[in-house]
Amino acid sequence: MFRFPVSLGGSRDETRHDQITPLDECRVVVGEVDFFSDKRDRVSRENINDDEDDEASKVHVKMESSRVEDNDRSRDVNIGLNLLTANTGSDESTVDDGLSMDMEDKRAKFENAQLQEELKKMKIENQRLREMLSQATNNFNSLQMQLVAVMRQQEQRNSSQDHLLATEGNAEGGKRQEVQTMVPRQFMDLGPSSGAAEQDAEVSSEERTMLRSGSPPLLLENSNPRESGKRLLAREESPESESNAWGNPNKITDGCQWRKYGQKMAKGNPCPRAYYRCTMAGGCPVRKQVQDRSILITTYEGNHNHPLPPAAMAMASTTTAAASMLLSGSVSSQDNLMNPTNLLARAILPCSSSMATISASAPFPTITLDLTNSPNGNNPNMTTNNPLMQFAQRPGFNPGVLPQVVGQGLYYNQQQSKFSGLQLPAQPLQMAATSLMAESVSAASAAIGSDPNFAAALAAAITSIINGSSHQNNNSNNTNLATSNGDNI
DNA sequence: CGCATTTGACCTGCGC
DNA sequence: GCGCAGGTCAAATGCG
Repeated sequence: MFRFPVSLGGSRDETRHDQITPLDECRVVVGEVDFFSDKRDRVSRENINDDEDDEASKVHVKMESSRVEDNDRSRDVNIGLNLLTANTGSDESTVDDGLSMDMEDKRAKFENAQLQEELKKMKIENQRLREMLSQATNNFNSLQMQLVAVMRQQEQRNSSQDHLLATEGNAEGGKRQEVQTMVPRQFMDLGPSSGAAEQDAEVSSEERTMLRSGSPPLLLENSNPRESGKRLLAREESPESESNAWGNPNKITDGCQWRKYGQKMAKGNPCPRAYYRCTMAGGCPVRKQVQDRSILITTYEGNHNHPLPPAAMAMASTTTAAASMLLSGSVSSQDNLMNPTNLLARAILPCSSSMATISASAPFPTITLDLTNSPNGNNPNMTTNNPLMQFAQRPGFNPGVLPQVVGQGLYYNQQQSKFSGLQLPAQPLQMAATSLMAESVSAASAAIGSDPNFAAALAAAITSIINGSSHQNNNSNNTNLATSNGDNI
């Protein structure tokens, strides 16, 4: 039996045993542990004791045993029965294969631990991101709810003073009630614009216009302008409501009442530019220009000499908030959306509040540049009522930044050298900057309106941004350039 | 009939 | 100074 393995094969051990020399014995005893020999020795002791080769094995085992005894007898026993486990973790191991496996095992365990650690970190990070997302969503919802509440409050407060609403009579009382329940509706009504000036007559009553300008519902109603329009239609029982706010820029699309006083064909622009004057109060100097085609461009200029209706306030608030978000890239969940100052302070554009209105509400991306607030802030009502106004008057804001930003887009269009060539000082006087902005906005309006492709591209870009951040609109107090894509929807 | 829109004329600013 | 373009005015028109 002993020879059996030898004849089979010739393993190095057997060969060595066959040719063992005194030198080899020493080497084996000191430098190696021949467990196979040990095992074989036990077998031979149990079965065959007269084999010559067993002597060598016996010697070998004995010497090894004596060596081990010097260190650890119990370990000696374990080594004989369990190769791997006996040597694992032992610095005294002298078996090459065992050592490499041990190292391999150690490395594997280490890597495993590392991976688990990494996984744990990723889980933590993932949870943190989820919390941030949840917080941002909550903030957004909270903002919207508060906006609705504020609008309702102000509408109730102003309803008795609002001569426009007062003219509606008792018969409209029910509808007025409905208005309050539909507060955030305006942005949903932003249907495709198609000939701003030509579709004026669709809103026949002030009540209806107020209804339309009602407010920004965005999340509260269907995002499909047509569907929402039909829904509104059903409530109002009027076929005219098929048209939307954007189709009636002269009316109350932004919460104010406007009267068209002129229309002009702009050079290089296939679509006419309409001029509107605020008629909510006698002598109100605020005017706006509307250029409509694939993109509706609205430019406001001047200061209202009367309190703004809730819808206008709401629009201003939402547009400004959205603008700040857009311009600042992203907003941390820590940010308080109800604090425009905080928000805007984080914005890339220090002046975002002063001019911004990138309204990407639902399917209609809108850029609004509001020039209605003078640099001096000579409208106490606006200033005190609208936090946006307050921010607009903060020192250090740079009204020239937005036109520069927009100007880059227009430069791409290569149709407005005037705009692309615009250069503004780093800290211009607000008056000068506002003037420049107005010019820039005009140029931008012409450029955007004159190029359907660019308009579509701009709309798509804005929509993309908005969709990605789930944010809505903005406004500002200084300049309101609104562009809304009406072709794509 | 009253109000809002339309539209042509006029005014103003800017560039050449 | 002239021409052009943008902006405004106001009479005409349409609609409820």
